[in-house]
Amino acid sequence: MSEPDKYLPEAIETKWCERWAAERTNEPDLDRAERPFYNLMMFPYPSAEGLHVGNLFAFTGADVYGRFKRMQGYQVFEPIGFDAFGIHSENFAIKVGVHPAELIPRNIANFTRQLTRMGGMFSWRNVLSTTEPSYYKWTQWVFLQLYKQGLAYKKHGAVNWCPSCKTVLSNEQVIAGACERCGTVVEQRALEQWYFRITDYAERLLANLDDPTKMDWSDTTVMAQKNWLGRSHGAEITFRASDAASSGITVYTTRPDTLFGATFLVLAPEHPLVDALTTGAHRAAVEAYRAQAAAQDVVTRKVGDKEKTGVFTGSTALNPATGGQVQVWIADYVLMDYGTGAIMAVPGHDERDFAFATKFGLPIVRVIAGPGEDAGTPLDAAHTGIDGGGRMVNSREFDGRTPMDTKAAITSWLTSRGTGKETVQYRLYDWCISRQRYWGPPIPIIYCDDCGPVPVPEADLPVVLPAIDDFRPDDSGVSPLARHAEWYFVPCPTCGKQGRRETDVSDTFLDSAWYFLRYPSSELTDRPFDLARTKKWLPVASYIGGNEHAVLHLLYSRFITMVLHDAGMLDFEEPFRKFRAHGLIVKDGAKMSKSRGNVVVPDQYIDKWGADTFRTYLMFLGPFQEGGDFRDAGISGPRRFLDKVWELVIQARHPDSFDAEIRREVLVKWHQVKQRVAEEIEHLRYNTAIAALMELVNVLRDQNCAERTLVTELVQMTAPFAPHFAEECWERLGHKRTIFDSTWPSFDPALTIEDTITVAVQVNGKTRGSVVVPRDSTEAVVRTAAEADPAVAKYLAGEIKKVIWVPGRMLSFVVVS
RNA sequence: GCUCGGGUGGCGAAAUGGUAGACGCAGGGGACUUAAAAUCCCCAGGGGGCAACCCCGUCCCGGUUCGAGUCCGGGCCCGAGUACCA
Repeated sequence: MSEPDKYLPEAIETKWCERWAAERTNEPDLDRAERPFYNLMMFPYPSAEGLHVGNLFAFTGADVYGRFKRMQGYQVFEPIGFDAFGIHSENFAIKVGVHPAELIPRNIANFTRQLTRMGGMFSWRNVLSTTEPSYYKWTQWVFLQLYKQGLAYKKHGAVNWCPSCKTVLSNEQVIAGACERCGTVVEQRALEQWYFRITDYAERLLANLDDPTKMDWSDTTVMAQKNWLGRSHGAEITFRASDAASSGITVYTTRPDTLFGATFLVLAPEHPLVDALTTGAHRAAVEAYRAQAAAQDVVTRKVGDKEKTGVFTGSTALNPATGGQVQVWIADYVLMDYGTGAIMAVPGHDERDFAFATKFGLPIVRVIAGPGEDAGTPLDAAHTGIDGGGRMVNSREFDGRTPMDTKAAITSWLTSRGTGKETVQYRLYDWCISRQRYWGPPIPIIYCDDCGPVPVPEADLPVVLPAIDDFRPDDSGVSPLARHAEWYFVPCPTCGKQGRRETDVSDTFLDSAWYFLRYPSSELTDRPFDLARTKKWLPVASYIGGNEHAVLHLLYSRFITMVLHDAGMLDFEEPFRKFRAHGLIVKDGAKMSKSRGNVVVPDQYIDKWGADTFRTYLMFLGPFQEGGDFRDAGISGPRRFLDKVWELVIQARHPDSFDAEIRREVLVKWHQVKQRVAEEIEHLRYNTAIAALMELVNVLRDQNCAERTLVTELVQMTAPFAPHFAEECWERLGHKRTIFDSTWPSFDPALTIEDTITVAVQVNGKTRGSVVVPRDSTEAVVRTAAEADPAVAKYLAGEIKKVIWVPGRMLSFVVVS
């Protein structure tokens, strides 16, 4: 028996998924759209487990926004794709013994099913996967553009190496210095790696973050990027070596003010001057220390809070301020890839230097004295911080000045003497993009004995990743691709002699650093992105994603966009006009992951409650930008809400006379809710938007008011959250075209104002009552009413010293008894 | 350690410096039912009082204000990011 008036989520959702697909409802005309709105969300990595609740939360939140924008009259392009290359897929494939080329399509099919089922407004015509040759052809092309501009280069870089698995490991695969798979202690190996010169762009990447005409981003994300770029302001200072034969040692410091307290120098073990500085008696110890530092894995070397180690080189240098001799040491706490790879150690005012000096018995000099201290007060710990109210001591003519002043003064003093200069440093380092792995786009370079490295001509792209069965990494230190002679040997594009292909593949982050450029042009095979379409749709109007990508993905995308902009291919240099980070959905206080065994799969909930209820529930849980712990406890609430809306739709009727039938109170509530819901959705405060809709529904039911216009607009406002449901209601209300091409309900500001207002009355700051008065009542009217209220009057016994009137809200008496 | 969030009923959460707890879940009481489910109505921060009402209450301590969950200073706890960056 069928019940046509019953809300049956499953049937409705299936019906509308099919209809949207058949009628291409979600595919905007990319060439002719007049009010384009590019609504982007971070494309997923298609794992074998499928979408989890956290993914669904993120996608739903972005989808709600896209649907809302569409109803505001924009042509919304909401594409989706799959970030399917990379070490995750490869490792999983190795583990289960199935080739990634077989595994990934299977996972993508499952993801596609889930994404369709959740009711995302995805333009499936433009779907892409980074593993398709038609996509990575252009990833390789992007590499070549950087290469052409001299922004891609090769140098030796340290990688983690597992001597047991005989393979390169990513930093995430090294747990406490050991291989995550076999537990063997990981070593450092120097391999030739490809790098992108992102450091050239550090300044622009930083400056644009503060330019509201280019970027409107979540504060948390901006902050994370700034920290990552790590701009610091200081000076390079050259210490002359005591031995006239050797040249000076240049250090970088952010604290030139403490120069008088610099009692020794420390060089990174890899520093090129170490050889020249090492004297005979110390050579053996220095060599041993350097060897030991070189053997450490990349992760442990950089992890802080370690016992300090180091050795003396035997040389000394001259402190340019004091003229005194200072010893030159090497230690692994100084990193070659930051600053100049050498520091002046100021143990009195730097914790690390203090620990080092204490351990090795080096002198500690105080140069800043805080309140109640003087030049002779002993230091039992480093006194860091430049603006703690301290004054300079033991610093000759600078004594008595503030460290802040002194920093500038010493810098210019050094500059005038030619022994130093003001500099700016960034913590950012160049992006290592090569991977000695299989599952990625081959880097399009051919090595020729005569011509050197030659880029693959763009006409020859893509360099197809060959389908090989033995894709496991081996102990050679090079990619498995090197074992395939038929692929490896290739004629040199320049001279035609036999050359060899680059066997490294590129980093997954390169795949995702430009995908948003590809979406609008994804069906075009002869260009990476069409100029006209790019001009129409980009930069991205709204990008929503997780803050775990606040740094790498978002920074790399900005960098690639800037490079293409500089090459004259894009007319914007920031790809994402607006970025909002959604919150993280955790389970039992921890991020969902298979290893923790706390992954919540959405399918069971959709089976039981329907996608619309589940979407609404996820958005109602709490603030979208905060996330939270997933529980399914309250899911019946949103379902009951949809049931109530459904009932109103079934009962919807035409009034004889609109104003006569609907009481003023309902009308005001209705307009208030329309105003509020639009505002809340615009700011991604979905939980309160839904709460407002629930209030409206409750009022309509209490007043037994199923007026047709009103119910229709209510349905429209639920549409972003419960799209299938809303379509069905919309159709039942007699509409033919999709609800998402209808216009978002507008409100009348005049009708959001109530006839009467409730004014709180306080006496000496404590609320003692309230009065209900006409909307525009003056202070005098309210005061008279308040004084007549016995609940208030009894507190007004003394002298009324003052009355504070907050129009329309509150009246406060200040009484002295 | 540093940077950024956050601490409000039994629970998820609301609250331009102006009646704290909207909305929802769970709970209690009632209606309908042979019964249950579903649905509907009512109650619901804690304490006191027959009641009208009163007192206390947003992590802790202090401050600004007629008035502080909200602003300022100090502290505690939780979460995220980052990590020897000189």
